[in-house]
Amino acid sequence: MPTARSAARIDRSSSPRGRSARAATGQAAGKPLVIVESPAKARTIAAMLGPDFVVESSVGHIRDLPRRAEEIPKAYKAESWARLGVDVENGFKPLYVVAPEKRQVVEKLARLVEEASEVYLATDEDREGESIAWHLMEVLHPRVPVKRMVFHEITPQAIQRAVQEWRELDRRLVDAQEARRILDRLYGYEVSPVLWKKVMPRLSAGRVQSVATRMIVERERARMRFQAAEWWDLQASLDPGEGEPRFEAQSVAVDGQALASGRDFGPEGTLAQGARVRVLEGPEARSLAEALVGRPFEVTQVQERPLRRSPAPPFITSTLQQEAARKLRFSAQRTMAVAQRLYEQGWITYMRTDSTTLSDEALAAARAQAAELYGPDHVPPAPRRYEKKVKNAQEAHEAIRPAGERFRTPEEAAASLSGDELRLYELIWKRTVASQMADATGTTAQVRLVGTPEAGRPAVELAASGSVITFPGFLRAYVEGSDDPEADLAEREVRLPRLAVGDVVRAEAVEARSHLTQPPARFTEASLVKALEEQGVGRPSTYASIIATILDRGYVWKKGSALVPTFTAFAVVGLLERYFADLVDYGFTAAMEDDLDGIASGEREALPWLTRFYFGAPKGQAAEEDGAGRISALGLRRLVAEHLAAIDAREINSIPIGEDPESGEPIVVRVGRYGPYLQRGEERASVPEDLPPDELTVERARELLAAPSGDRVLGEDPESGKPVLLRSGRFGPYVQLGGAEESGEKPKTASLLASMRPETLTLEDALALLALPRLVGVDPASGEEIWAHNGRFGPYLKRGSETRSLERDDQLLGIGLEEALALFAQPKTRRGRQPAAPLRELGEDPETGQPIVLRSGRFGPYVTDGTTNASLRRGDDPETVTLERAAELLAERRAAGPPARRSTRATKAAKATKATKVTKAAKTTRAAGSRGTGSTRRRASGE
DNA sequence: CAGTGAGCGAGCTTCCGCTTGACTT
Repeated sequence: MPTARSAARIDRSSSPRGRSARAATGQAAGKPLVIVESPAKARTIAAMLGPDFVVESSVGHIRDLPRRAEEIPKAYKAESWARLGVDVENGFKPLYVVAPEKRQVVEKLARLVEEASEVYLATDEDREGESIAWHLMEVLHPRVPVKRMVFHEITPQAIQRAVQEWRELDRRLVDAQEARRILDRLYGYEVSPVLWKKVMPRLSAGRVQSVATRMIVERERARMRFQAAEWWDLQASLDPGEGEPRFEAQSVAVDGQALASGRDFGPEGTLAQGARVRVLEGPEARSLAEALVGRPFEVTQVQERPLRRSPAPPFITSTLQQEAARKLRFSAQRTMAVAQRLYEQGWITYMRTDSTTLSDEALAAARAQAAELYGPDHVPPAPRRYEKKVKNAQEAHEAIRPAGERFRTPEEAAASLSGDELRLYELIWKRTVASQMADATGTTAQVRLVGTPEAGRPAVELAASGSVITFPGFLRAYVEGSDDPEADLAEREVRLPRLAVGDVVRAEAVEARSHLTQPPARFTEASLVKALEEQGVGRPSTYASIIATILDRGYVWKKGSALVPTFTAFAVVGLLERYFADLVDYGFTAAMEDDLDGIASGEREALPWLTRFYFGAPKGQAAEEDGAGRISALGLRRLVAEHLAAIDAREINSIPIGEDPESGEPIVVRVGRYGPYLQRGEERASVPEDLPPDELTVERARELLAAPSGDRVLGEDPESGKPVLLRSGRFGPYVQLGGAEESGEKPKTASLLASMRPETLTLEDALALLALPRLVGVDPASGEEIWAHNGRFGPYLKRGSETRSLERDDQLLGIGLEEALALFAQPKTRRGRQPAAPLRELGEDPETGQPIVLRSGRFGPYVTDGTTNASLRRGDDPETVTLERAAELLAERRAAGPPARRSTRATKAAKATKATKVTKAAKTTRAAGSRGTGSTRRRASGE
């Protein structure tokens, strides 16, 4: 912290080549070192700067907050805030670490800095880039002059200019980045644990992913609310005569009253209130269609308008992903991977950008190419410049375009590129060239016609529209794709015959067409990226990974290209909306960006901003002043603590589906450990994994409850003739003798053994299971029976009130009396029975002299010296772990102290979890409906 | 989500944004 400002000071007196600095430090003559972010960029710039410069890359950020417990330095492990990586009690000071995979990069840079005459920090000119530059300074602390160098386009002129026009590091921009980073960490690492405790372990929440998930869930909810409605219209094929071609027209009004069409139905699928339209129904439509065939229609109106369309701006990351999805059917990830290869091979400019700006070089190249290929008349007199339209754009780069001062055409590219790369390059090339071409012009025509069936019946008004492009302009190079196929059709050129008011045409054929209103479409990767960008959520470098994250967490799955939310997502979004509404507000990021701009411009400071977010607004200060009302009133920390006590997990994990129309009982989906299941009173049924939530209607739920889909009939019990079913339950798969509907007696059930798989289970296996418990024999000493049971913890023997666990599944069916007696003869402890042989003996601990062995335990492999045990960590391989490593782990474990005295906080949390589980279990067995109160839970967890 | 009896090495999961690695034959 203290060195930040002074280290960032830049020696203005030194010449660009740093001669004076060398003299001052007495260093050998070296070359200036330029550090950029990307290796590919380093290569390009190195070529432009020539041999007098050394150019190297940082490969992105070099330091960050520790990601996992493993990355927290030992010295900080005991700190109360270590888990967050931010000392929230002391000015939100971040703990930065160099990630293991970045060590090599940092070492290399450090070597180069030592040899350099001066250092140019040439990372991107945005918050993140400025921050990377600052971290480089902090980590490398060069003893030679340091200059901040910036450029927004990679052309020889721009680079040369940037070398001359360097500036100082902007600490405020760095502060803004750091504030952003800390807020995201606090949000993610405070809220995710709430989900672990209330919904499922390993889930996550974050400023970006939670909003993305919420959008997808809200869309699904809208689909669930949607009521499909039917409407009809007429399509007439009209013959103008005199050899002119026929044309098509659609009904728009009957008897002077406008007819409803798709767009008159709102998002709920119902007609907007007060809509003055009439819904044409089937019988009337059919009767009209029939009666209109062969009838004359008179042209009542002809409207011609000039048509002008302009090209779309050049690609930025989000639009590239959208168009590659529409036109090439690429996923966001595939698009970015292909673009990365094109960029690295020098075909295109940088692919992670939010700027539509083209460099002068690019403007000239695009215009020259357009003129050459399509003629000078297809290029406007002045270059087109596109205004920034992206919310929170940082605009550190150019738009995505073909690289170089002369674009290589797709034909030229085909010599070296193929497949995905060629296709994406062609897309980028077309879009770039088209963006500098002239508008397309033409005319559109709207024609109205009126005709009547036989006398006494109402008049029917038809409409036809056509459009003619007279000058294609940019359309010759590129047409933007659309998510809406109907809109796409409408874009097509349609020619109408020359018509004038008063002309009469004849209806050759009239068809009555039925339409169903469609629910709002699910998000695709491309439309989600578009929606996120519109809200300013996420950055070009993260769009693809946001989708990967929500897929990975099990919030969303892909059905074709559609993103379908899971019921887990419903539970999580429901929790967040209800208890952390401000955090999942769609405007949260935009408000945050405004604040960060304030920090970057010096209007506000990061510390009070973070304090307010985390600890709440100072007393007396109106909390509603900023967007995050409730958060700022209480502060995130207290909010989380409060909610941990108050949130009823059972309620959060219940998603209401509706009421059973027969019994009036509510039907809910509950998110359980084994996935979602339906519940109606005491009845339960699994929800198929591939069932989209909007298809789980009350009717469908009733069907599933009537015949739980997970069930499989294995066969018939030869003795009783009853069916043997394979089912899935709370404790995993089990078999059942007899159907559930058999009145009165409870059907006999038995869990599968650990070694059995439901997919391959046979009737024989099932019958053997149902025959359990098995009488092994009678103890000759006491006369007591010995039974083999299959229990919660696996197979075991029971003699009176005594039990012994069995080692293997097959003993359950095969163990004899003698062997059983031998087991009972041994004491009950695991050690007494048959201590599993150690996996490996590692040798003697150099510190204590105790032998260390590697064992396999419940939680995986661990090492022990007989008194202290330590689990292997991530990255430790049981096959190859050394004595030294084992001794180190044990020493760490001993240093942490005995379990009772260690981290009171963690222990308390563990106890609380246990207590909660007990209450939960008790609650479940109690009559349904008597929900635990907050005070009960508090007592339980306060224990 | 069915219902069936232990005692015992805990420690970790998670955020958003920058950027590409890759120990061998």
